[in-house]
Amino acid sequence: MAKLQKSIDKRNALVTATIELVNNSGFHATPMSKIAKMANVSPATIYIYFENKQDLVNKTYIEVKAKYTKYAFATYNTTLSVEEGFELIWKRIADYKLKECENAMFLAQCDNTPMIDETSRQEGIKHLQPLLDLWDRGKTEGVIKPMSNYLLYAYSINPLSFLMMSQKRGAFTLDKTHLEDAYQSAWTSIKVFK
Amino acid sequence: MAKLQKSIDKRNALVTATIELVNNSGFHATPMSKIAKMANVSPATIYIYFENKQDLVNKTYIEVKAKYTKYAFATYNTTLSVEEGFELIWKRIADYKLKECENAMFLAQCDNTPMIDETSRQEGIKHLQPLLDLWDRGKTEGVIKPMSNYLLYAYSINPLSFLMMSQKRGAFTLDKTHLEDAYQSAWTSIKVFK
DNA sequence: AAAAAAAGAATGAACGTTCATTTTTATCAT
DNA sequence: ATGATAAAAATGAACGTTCATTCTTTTTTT
Repeated sequence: MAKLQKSIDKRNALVTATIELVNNSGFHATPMSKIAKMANVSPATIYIYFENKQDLVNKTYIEVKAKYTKYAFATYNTTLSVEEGFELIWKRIADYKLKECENAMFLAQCDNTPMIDETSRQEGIKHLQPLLDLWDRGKTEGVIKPMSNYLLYAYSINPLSFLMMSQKRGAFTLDKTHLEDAYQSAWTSIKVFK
Repeated sequence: MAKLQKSIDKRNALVTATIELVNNSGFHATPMSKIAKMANVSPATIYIYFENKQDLVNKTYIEVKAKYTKYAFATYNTTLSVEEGFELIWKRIADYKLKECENAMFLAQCDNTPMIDETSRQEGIKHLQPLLDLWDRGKTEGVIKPMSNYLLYAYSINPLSFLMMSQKRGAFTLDKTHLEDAYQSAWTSIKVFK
C-alpha cells in the first residue's frame, strides 16, 4: 500500500476511535492510550498527527461537522423555493442524524459541553450558513416567520438532535411516520400562516 | 448556629460548587480538590456526605431535577384546560431556565453526556410525569396531535434548552418578544388545528 | 545511507480516595 | 448548668493509580 494512503488510514482510524470512545465515555474519561489501542497505533504516534489531545478532539469536531453539513446541503441549490429548499435540507439532516448517528452524537456532545475550544465551535457554526441564508430569503418573501435564526433553529433543526439521542438511548424508535410528523411540526412552527 | 444547619449548609455548598465547576469544565475536568476548595471544605469531608465523585454528581443531578420540576408544576393543577395547563407549565419552565440558568445548564449537560448513571437519568425522567399526563389528556380530547410524547417534548420543551444555552454563550439575548414567539412556535407545533 | 515514522518504555504531574489526627458536637452524671 | 467523656465531623497529608506527553530506540520509507 502507498505510504501516503497508510498515513491517511492511520489518521482516520484515530479520528474514528476518538468519536466512538468519546461518545461512550466522554472526553476526559477517554485516555490517549485507549484511542491508540483502538486505532492499532502507539500512543506516541498520535503526536505525529496531532499536537495534543485537545487538538485531536478539536480537529475531529471540525471534520465531522464539515462532513455533516456537506451531506446536508449536497442536493440543495438556491433556485429552489424556500419551502422546497427547507424540506430538502431538513430531510437530509434527519437522514444524516439517523444513519450516521455516531457522528451526530459526537457533535451533540461537543455542542453541549465545554469539551472543545470556543474557536473550533465558531468554526463549526460557519458551515450552516446556507440554511441561515435560506431563512433570510424566506423572511423577506414573507414565507418564514420574522424570528431570530436562533429561534428558527431551536424549533426546526435542533429537535432532531433530541430525537436522535432518545433513539440512541433506546427510549423509543423513530420510524417513517414519526419522521413525517417531525417534519410537519418543524415546518409548522417556522412558516407563516396564509 | 445549630449543628444540623451547618451540615446542611456544607452539603449545599458542595452541590452548588459541583454545579458551577461542572458547568465550566465538565465532570472529569473538575477535581474533587477544586470542589472542596470552592465549598470551603477539606477534600476528605466530601466523603462524609457522598460515597464518591460519581455519587456526588448523581445526587446533584437528581436534586436539581427535582427543584426544576417542582418549580415547573407549582402553579399547575389538573382542573385547567389542556391549553391553559400547557401554557402555564411551558412558561414556568421558560422562566426557570432563564432565571436559574446555572441549574438548567447543568441538567442539559447531564442529559447530553455519559456523565451520570442511567439509573439516575431514569429517576430524573419520572419527575416530568404531570406534563406527560396532560399531553395524554390532550390527545384523547383531540386538542394535542396524536404523536409520541418524545416528539411533543422535542418540539415544545426541548427548544428552550437550546435557546438557554445560546443565550448563556452570549450568542443572542432572549427578550419578552422572543419568548412569546417561542411559546407560539411550541404550541403551534403540538396543537391540533381546528 | 539519510530521513521520517512508529514504537514501547519512562516521566512527572494530577487525581480520587484513604489514613491518622484534631476539632467540634452531643450525652449525661453530678 | 457544668465538666467529663464519648461520638461524630472535619482536616491535611499521604497513597496508589492513571494519564498525557516525551524520550530513546527500532523500523520503515525515500
